[in-house]
Amino acid sequence: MSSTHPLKDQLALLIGIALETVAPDAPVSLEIERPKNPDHGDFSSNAAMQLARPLKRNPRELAQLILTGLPKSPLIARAEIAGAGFINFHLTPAAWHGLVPQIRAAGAAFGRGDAGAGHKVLVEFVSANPTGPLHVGHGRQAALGDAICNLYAAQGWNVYREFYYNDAGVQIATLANSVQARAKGFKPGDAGWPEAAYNGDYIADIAADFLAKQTVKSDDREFTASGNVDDPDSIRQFAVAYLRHEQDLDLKAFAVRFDHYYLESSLYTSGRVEATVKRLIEAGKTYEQDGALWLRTTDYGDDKDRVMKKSDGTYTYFVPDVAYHIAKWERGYERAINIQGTDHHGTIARVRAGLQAAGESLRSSGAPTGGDNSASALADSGLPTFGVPLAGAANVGIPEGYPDYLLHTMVRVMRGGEEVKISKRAGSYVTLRDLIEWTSKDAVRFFLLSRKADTEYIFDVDLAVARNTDNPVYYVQYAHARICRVFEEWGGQPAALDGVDLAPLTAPHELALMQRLAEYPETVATASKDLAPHLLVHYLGMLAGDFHAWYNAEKFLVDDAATKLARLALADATRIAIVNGLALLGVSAPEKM
RNA sequence: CUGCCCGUAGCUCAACUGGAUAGAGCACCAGCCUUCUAAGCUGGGGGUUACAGGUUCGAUUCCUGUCGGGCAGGCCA
Repeated sequence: MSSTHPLKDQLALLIGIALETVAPDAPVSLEIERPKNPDHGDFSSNAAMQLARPLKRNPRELAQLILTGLPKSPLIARAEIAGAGFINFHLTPAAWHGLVPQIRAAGAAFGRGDAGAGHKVLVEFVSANPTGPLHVGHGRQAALGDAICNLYAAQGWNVYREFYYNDAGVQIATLANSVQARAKGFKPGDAGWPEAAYNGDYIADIAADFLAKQTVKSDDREFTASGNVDDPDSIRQFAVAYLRHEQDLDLKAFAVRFDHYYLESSLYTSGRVEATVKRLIEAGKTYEQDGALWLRTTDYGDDKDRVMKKSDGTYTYFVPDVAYHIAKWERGYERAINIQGTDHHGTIARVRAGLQAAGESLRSSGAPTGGDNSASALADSGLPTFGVPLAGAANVGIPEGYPDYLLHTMVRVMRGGEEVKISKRAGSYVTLRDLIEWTSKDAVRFFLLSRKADTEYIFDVDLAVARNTDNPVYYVQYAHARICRVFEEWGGQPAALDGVDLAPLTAPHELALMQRLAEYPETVATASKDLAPHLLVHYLGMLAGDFHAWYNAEKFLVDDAATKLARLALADATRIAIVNGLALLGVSAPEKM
């Protein structure tokens, strides 16, 4: 039973008591559903249908037995059997009213859970190499990554945000060459302009600042240019620091921050790459062919073996990737979530195969595998079956599914009825900063999170700036602003609503709103478990819709004091859910619009 | 050719992970301001869940196949 729905949980308890007498030994997974058809009550249970087969009895008869054994409760107005053997529960208004003080007392904590129990999770996202401005795809990743971090933190996980990049590879060499050519006065298209080069205007900006011997400071580095166009090392380091700083500005405009920037080059300097290769060889999972060293990834489900070490002695990209993920595990992150574009899906099998193969070396050499005991302790806590990392020791026990990947598809941008493909600054793509400047941080975040990660998304710039109901982010924020306006007009303090009698809340819109509010914690829990922030976006849209409908049907500040106070209390609970939900998405909740 | 992902209203997406009559928003049509923000609300039409089988009390959901779309498949990252 993983529900976090306050009323479902209470019903499940009652049904559990009834089942004790009906079928003490038959294991039933108690799923309480919310029927689509209101005639079927507020909640329904299919427990009788589940029991019918093992007990070899008629489900409707079993349902009757469960009903008979059901303890009396003030929550239940009536319970009845329907269909093939559903038990439908109609709740009392008081059952719903009970939620409002709960929500108001929880405040910012409403919707938080403790499923993570303080365990460590590392979320890696954006991870753009510093070769140019961040594009809209990085924006989708930043929005997804940050929202998932927030969701996990809200479920009690100890969350670490990491940005992984390479400051020394082929792409960086191309960057340095491009800046050097610019600094020497060449332009794209000139004779003497490098064949492989970045052509965006930002290259000229970097070159100008390099010649001016500027100092640039990013979140993870600082460098002063030598100004010497024949000093490739200085050019490279300056360009990297400059673009990292540019990315910092983009991310700040997007309100995304990282705990750490991890350099691919550090995996070489620390010896982790060499150690990983050694481990894979010891595991007996490698072989030499055509002068190269191969890894038998096919032993772990890959469709062909992969080259680790090229005949020129250098490593292919996935070797440092494996080393990096061993390091994540050894740093104590029993869960790792990587957010990347779908074009990277080929790396998943390789990295996981590498991690499993590396584990073999310790297993086969008889190294201690002390993870077992602690792993079962973890299993008892109800978490997925992760082993426990041993600080600085074996990686034996890295689960097969480590790390988790969330892959997202491309974003296309529409403006004025046409697709926008080119940004002047970047040269070849639309940048995240373009999008934020054309619209707003809130709109970009909300829009990019509004679809499942693996469906292609078309970002409509005109819609994102629209100030009407067509624009989903305004629709939600507007609901919040309306509530704030009502409280301003009322003039009292929310605290004055503590303990008010909620019995006047009987209108259909009020009931519907309370039912929706009850679903909030469950929505947050599912969105985090499934790495699916779009579920929360949709929920907030429906919550706002329920509120707007109520607002239009009933006036809050009526003469009857009891009705007024009860409605204000419900409006306050709604406000809390909207604020909390938007905060998880990284979207603000303005009090005036 | 092979692997992974996807296919739901004209469009963009849901469907509580196997539940009852598949739901919203756009768009279209018809209504609602002497009122706390009409930046809003109410009602209406619109579906063989790509197709064909299978599993069972029950399938948009799970399995197999076909068709269509995306991505990947290099000693590239």
